[in-house]
Amino acid sequence: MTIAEEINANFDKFTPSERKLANTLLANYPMAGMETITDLAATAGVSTPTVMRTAKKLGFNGFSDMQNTLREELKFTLSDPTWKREHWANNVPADHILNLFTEAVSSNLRLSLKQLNQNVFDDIVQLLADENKTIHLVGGKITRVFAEYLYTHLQVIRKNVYMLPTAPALWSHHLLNVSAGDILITFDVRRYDTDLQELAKLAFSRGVINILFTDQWLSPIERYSRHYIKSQIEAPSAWDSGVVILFFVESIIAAIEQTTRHVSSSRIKELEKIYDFSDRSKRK
Amino acid sequence: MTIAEEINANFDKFTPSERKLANTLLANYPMAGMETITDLAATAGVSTPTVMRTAKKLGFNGFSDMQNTLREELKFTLSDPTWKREHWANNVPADHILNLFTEAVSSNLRLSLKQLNQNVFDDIVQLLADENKTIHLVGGKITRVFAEYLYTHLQVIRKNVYMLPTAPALWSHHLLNVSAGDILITFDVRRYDTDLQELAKLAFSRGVINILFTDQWLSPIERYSRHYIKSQIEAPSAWDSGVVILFFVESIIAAIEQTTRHVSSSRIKELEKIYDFSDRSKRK
DNA sequence: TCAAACATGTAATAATCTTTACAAACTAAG
DNA sequence: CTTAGTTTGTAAAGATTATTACATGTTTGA
Repeated sequence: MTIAEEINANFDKFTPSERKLANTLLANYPMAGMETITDLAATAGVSTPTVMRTAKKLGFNGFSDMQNTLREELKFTLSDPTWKREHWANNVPADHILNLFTEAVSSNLRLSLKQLNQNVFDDIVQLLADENKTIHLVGGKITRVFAEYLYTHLQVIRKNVYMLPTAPALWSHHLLNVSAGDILITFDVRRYDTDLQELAKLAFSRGVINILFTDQWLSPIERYSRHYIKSQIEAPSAWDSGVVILFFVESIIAAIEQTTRHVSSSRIKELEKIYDFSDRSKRK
Repeated sequence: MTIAEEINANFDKFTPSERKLANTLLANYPMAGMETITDLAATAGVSTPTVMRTAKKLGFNGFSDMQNTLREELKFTLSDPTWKREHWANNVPADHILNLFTEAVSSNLRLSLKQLNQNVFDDIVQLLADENKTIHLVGGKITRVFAEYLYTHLQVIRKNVYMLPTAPALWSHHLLNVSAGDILITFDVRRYDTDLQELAKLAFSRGVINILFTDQWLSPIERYSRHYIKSQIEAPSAWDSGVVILFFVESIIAAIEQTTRHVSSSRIKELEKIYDFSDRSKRK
């Protein structure tokens, strides 16, 4: 029950001065209550003790107590993520690329989330968290960096993670190291790569579990995949946006880390020693 | 001009403690500033005088003065109610990592956009669109992929773009190819890389224009940079989120493409021929 | 390596605010 | 018209908060 509701419920128990105060508070709720007791009293045209008594009548220990509650209330209201959604970038014209891009990305993310099946996500996380399964990663010309990003993080969390070389010509060689039950994570978005497709097909025929990151039009590799994650990638640009793809990659990393915390935390410490990762991290 | 904007405009003039405070304030804006100076200081993990000094640096007579202004601002903002609810992922529990991550990323994006100065963005775009300026790119262990992503796209749009090798040991060699007036784009987030810092410093002393992509705590490279773009990177994870960084990278790519369309479109066609980029893209 | 400049916290002081005690003013009942 | 009960404000005490002075620690550049 908010303070405003509380005031209304008790309004008839108030004395004339208290009603003056209550009206002032409600008229400019809740900001009127953010001022000092003196200012609020002055605004309402009553004395400070009247404010004090009203606060106590409402069940608070005093004005400070009421103000704190009021502040928490306001904080909660403002924390609504959709609150100032409308005002994106500051002082930037609505047709500036920054605003257009923000709109696009925001809508891409929303749509992609709506289309994602939670079980698929959780399944993928479980598969990747299993250290008995060897993981191989590969990506297309543009999407390769997402594979690398996932690779870099997975390597910290667990063992048996391998990145395929950049040049497609070398992939067949690498396939010799891949055995049934392994996982192949592929990134493929429109302008789908035929080399990638052949690789996935071959891997599939050898009993490899394919996991695919693709776009809303689905790479043909989908046919050979156990699971795929579909991201909206349209942007007001000559190129597509990989923001949502990265979002899912990071979410998966976080989820894996969550399920394997006991294992990975010691591993991280070890790695930090090796890489001299943390020595200058104290400054934060 | 709001206090949030004022803070952003002066962010690089702040000392480390002041930045801690500024980030706290911006992260929970403006409610963090509604508490007492003591509480705010405690939340930010700094001392009360630091809050005092920051308020004065922003041009106020003291904390009270700033708080009053903040309250007026909030009063004004609250008079414009644009709040409605929105749901994220479908049928997914609120505490599922997907929802947590979405919340974080969404808030990161919002905050980062608020803190970005449009002129800085436009300046960077103009610099990178100038084909007479040679561009070099480099990144840290994790952020290297963003440099590569930008590299891949810039290469399509324009000439004279180079990626520095992965190993820091080779950077000094590469510096021989760098001359005054060139642009060095660096990606550096917390656990700031000392090798990167030395590189940027050296480049700066040779007259290179440094452009920095960093996080809310600002890499020390900021001192040597003509411009920097600050992204919020906090995530409910053992690792940071690069989503906002990628967002800015893509926005810049789109903006450059927009300003150089006449030049780049022919270049793209040429490249597509070379790379056999488009032949299978018809299926869309 | 050292000195100067800078950054930052501790602690005392000043200012302000909240709370309480009390008295004046008002109201209602006999 | 008086008196008990109620309402309300004044003013002082008490508590909290903001501000400042100063000392210590840290960085920077010669």
